[in-house]
Amino acid sequence: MAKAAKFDRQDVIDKATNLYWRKGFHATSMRNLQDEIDMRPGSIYAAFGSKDGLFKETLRNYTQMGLDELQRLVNENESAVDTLKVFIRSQVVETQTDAPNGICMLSKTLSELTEDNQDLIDITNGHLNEIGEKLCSIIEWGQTLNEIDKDKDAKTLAQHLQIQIAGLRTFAKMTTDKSLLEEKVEEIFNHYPFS
Amino acid sequence: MAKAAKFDRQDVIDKATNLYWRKGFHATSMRNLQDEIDMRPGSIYAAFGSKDGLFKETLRNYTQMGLDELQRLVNENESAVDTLKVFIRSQVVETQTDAPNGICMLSKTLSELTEDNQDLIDITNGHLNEIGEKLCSIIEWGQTLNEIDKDKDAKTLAQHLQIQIAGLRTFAKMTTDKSLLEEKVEEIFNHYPFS
DNA sequence: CTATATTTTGAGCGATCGTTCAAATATTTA
DNA sequence: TAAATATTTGAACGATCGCTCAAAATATAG
Repeated sequence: MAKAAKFDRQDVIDKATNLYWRKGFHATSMRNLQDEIDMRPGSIYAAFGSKDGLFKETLRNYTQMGLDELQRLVNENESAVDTLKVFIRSQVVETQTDAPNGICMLSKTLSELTEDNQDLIDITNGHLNEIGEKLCSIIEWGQTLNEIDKDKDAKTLAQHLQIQIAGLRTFAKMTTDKSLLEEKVEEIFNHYPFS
Repeated sequence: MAKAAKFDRQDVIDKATNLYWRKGFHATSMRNLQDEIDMRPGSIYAAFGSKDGLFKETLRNYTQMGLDELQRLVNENESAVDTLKVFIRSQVVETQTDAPNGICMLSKTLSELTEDNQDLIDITNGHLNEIGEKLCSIIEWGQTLNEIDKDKDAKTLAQHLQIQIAGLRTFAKMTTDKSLLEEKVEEIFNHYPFS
């Protein structure tokens, strides 16, 4: 036995997630990260291997936060549509001001990176698909509750939601009007393909 | 009188636009630009002032291309809805593979930048609003043609379109299925708020 | 306390960043 | 052709990039 690492790994990953989410992969330097997580380069590289390696951990962390929030909302709500509505409101309206970045970290990453980092793109797409599958399962739950038309394809509806979320989070960069965003979230479920 | 500049300014801006659009502001280095546009640093700085200055010119160029394409489609079509549909299809489906980047350069810029470049953010938002106003005018044209419900607010409909475009272009990074994208573009106009 | 095992530190590597500017080159006018 | 007025060139600046590694610090086992 010998010395155990002093730093709190989850705390470090959380802080790195917030910085990467806010500034993006390229604009975040290792020195920025050193300051943010209060570790010296040697420790960071011993723990995470590289800038890419740490980024991959933050992508996973970010995705897990979303999946966990979805599961929490499923547990707390008796309505699938309410669950989805609350989730989308938090993703679109609350993150506009209360998160490191209004844009989804995964969308932002897909938008930023090129084939020079194909591995990161592939990982990011995998994570977006995971979230899509979770949304899909909630939609299927709504179908069993008769809140959502059983004739509709759940996967297609989940795609629709992810498109609306991405569109609205981009739109949230163009306006400061939160009530307008609220309205547009509400409208998703008041019209086709949900009503 | 004296020596006139040899380079074709519009050609240089076009090439710079493509590179910035593909790689983003931060990941595009001045040396990348030097190679792409075949100019030496001194000439670039004499002509454009700085990396930011050249980027601003490319943002304007990109926006003007969009506005010009919209006007061209207006001239060529007798239907406002067809005009919008063709435009959105080109923005969502064709750019997925045939453009430097599937994501709108303006959305990508808003997604990438932080308050460290607030001036670029403001300019980008201004340009997105210009495009929104152009879409709005086409929607109003469609209302006079009785293609679009006159009771609907044209500006709100234009916002809806920009949200759908942003959402679909993000979704286009998650799938390679062009016919799926085509479907989803078509659906925009087959349902609320357009039908 | 000593020996062992592991982590932490931070100076510094070579590469690249955005940018500058004196010198070289090219074009026009007289 | 000579003088005047531009543009073009590219070496090089200081700063920062991602990253390495020998040395110092620290915790545990015996």
